[in-house]
This record gives sequence, structure tokens and C-alpha cells, in this order.
Amino acid sequence: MKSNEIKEAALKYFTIHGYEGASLSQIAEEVGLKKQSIYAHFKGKDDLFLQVLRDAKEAELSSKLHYFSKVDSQNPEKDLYGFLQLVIDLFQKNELLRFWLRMTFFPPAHLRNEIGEEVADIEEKVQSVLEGKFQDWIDAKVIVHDIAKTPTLAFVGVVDSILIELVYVNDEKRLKDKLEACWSVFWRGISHS
Amino acid sequence: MKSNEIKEAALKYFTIHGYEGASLSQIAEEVGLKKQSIYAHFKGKDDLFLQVLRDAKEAELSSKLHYFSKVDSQNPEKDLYGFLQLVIDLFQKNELLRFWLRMTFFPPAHLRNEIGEEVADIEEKVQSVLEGKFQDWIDAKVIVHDIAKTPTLAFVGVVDSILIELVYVNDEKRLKDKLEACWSVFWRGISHS
DNA sequence: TCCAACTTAACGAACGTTCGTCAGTTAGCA
DNA sequence: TGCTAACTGACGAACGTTCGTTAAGTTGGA
Repeated sequence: MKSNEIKEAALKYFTIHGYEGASLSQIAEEVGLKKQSIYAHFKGKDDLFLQVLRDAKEAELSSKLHYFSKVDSQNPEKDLYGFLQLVIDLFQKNELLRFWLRMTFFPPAHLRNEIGEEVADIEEKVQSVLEGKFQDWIDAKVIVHDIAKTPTLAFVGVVDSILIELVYVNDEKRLKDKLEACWSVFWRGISHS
Repeated sequence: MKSNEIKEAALKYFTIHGYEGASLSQIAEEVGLKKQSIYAHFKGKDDLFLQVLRDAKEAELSSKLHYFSKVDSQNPEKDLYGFLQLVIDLFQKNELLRFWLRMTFFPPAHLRNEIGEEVADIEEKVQSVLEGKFQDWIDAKVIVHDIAKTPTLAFVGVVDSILIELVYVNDEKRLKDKLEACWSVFWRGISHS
């Protein structure tokens, strides 16, 4: 299917150059087409962009939810650390994730609200699943804290700091150091002394 | 000085629309000039951009170093939390910081290496100051850990997660919750039980 | 089976607009 | 008189988009 080839090329250029920096002629050339031919598959640049965006959202959401649905142990140390590695793996191998990250951080101005809603939606779903897990662990007295929201937000913070490291330089050594540092301090912060 | 007015307008548009999305005509109009007149002050778009970038780097570096030079107590709880609030304050009030963040995360492709060097430079300086502080606190036995690097990187991680929250939505309530959560878990993670 | 009607994908050409940049000129001030 | 900063005018290039036109493939009824 040619539409998918176009979306793949679009994904690549949007990720590298951003919305404004990516041109339809470059994208078309990548798949051996003239830019006009894109209009046989998409209404325009915005339409192409938003379809890629929805694919990215779907990829982000499903892979995260899939991890938590599969994992159901009573071992938060293993599950949470595994999630961090999942995020690293996703980001390094899946261009959709890099695209999603860039466009949610700095969306094209005229699509700001539209994208903001998608972000809020996904954010809320992931956080509620996570919070449920933490509540279970608190009830089972395997981690400390009275309310689940605190460790949930703190863990999301650890994920954030890893993402920043991935975006910033993607130096394998630095990433490993930061992951270990953030994780060990976080874990000490939520587990029984 | 008109050059500064131009740089201020450029800062604004680069921050909102990115390098490619910001146009010289918009910037010029903002200060009541024609776009061609910008060339009386700057060699071109890149020159203008790089001058703003260096201003931003200077602002980022000096404000952070200034904080740590001023603060010299034996109270890491106060000093570190104060630093987090400084970052929040800087980001919310100083557009240079938002510009710096956007451009270091997702630099224009043709200036990637140039910007990467500036980032590495500033990163190294801030981290070494921070690491020195943590070493002092470890020696004074006011926090745990054997090596200073671990709490340093973890603290940088907390800063990162706050920055992400600021970029993402900038909802005052959410920000406060996340700050408290990240901070309390971090602090429990590095202090004596 | 065959042909006409329709659909699809891609094209060249051109649209109007904006982009960044350069050259030459004018107004004001030291 | 120079110098500077602003102007006007124009440049080639690229942008996203629309148009009309092909060529190939699909469908449906006689």
C-alpha cells in the first residue's frame, strides 16, 4: 500500500525536521513520487500529519498498556524497572515514539489544541493504570506511602528523566548511569528501608 | 538599541514556532521594520538565531551557577528544593529558558553539531558544581550514598521531570503535585531513614 | 466474452504566496 | 562630509495546493 509508504517517509521527516521543516516534496521523493501525488492519498499536509500522529498515539498507548496487562506479579521492583527498559527500547527502536515525543512537546502552533487533547487522553489512561498498580502494592505493604498518587507521579518523573536523556544526546554510557542513579534513588525512596 | 529589540522578537517567534517556523518578516514586523532591515544588524537568519542562542546559554548557565555560589549552607534539603523552585521560576518568567529548552531538545538539523557542543559544555559545568555539593554533603554525613555521582544524576532527573511538566501542559496544580511527589520520594531516597 | 463506464494513482504545469537574501537609495545625525 | 540605519525593489527558490490529463485497473451489463 502506497499510503503507508508515504506515512513512513512523512514520519521520518517530521521526526527529524519538525512539522514546518518537513516538506511534501522531500517526503514524496523518498517514495519515488512527485509531491502532487500525495494529494491522491491525503487531503493535505495537515491530514497526512494527523494520520501519522494518530498512529503514533496508538503505538505509544498500546505498547504501554500491553506491558502492564501482561505483567501481574507482586514484585514492583522487577515490574517497574522492566517498564523503564521497555520505554528505552521503544524509543530507540520505534520512530513513532520519537515523533510522538517531539510533537507533543512542541506541537505546530495551529494544531496545538488538537494535539493537547490527544496528550491529555493518553496521559490519563496510562497514569490511572499505573496508579492502580501502586495502590495494590501499597495494600500488600510491599512499598511504603499512604496514597498511591505520590509514587505514581514520582515514577512518571523517572520515566521523564530517561526520556530527556534519550532525546538530549543518546550517549549509551550516560543513559545507563542516569538510569541506575534515578532508579536506585527512586527505589530507596518508595521501599521499606 | 534596535538589535536587542530584534533579538527579543526573534526569541519570541523562535520559541513559539521553532527555527523553520519563524520567519524574518514576522520578526521584523514585531519591531516595526521591514525584513530586509534586519540585515543591517545581522548577517542572516542563522546569525540572528545563534546570537539569541548564546544569550540563552549565558542566561541558563549564569542563573544556575549564581544560585549555587550564593547558597552555601549545610542544609541540602533547603538548597536542593530551592533550586527546583528556581528552575520553575526561571522557566515561567524567562523566555530565554523556554527557547533554550526547545532548541537543545530539537535543534534545527543544519546546526545540530554546533548546538550539541554548547549543550555539552553547559551540562558538564552545572553537573560538576552539583557533584561537588553532593560530595560535601556526603562527607558531612548529612545524606547517604558512597559516590556523589548517583544522587547528582538522580537530582538532575528530578529537574528534568519538572521541566517536562512545564513544557507539557503547564497546569499549576499538576505541576505542584508532581514537584511534591518527585521531591519527597527523591529526598527519602538520599536521606538517612 | 466484450465493451463501456467508472475508479484509482500518478503526472506536468501552474497557481499564488512566502521564504531568505542582495543591491541600490534615501533620511538623519555626528 | 561621512556613516549608519532604514527604506524600496527585486531576486531565485521553495512552499502547499489545485487543475486537467493521462494510463492502468476494475466493474457490470449486454
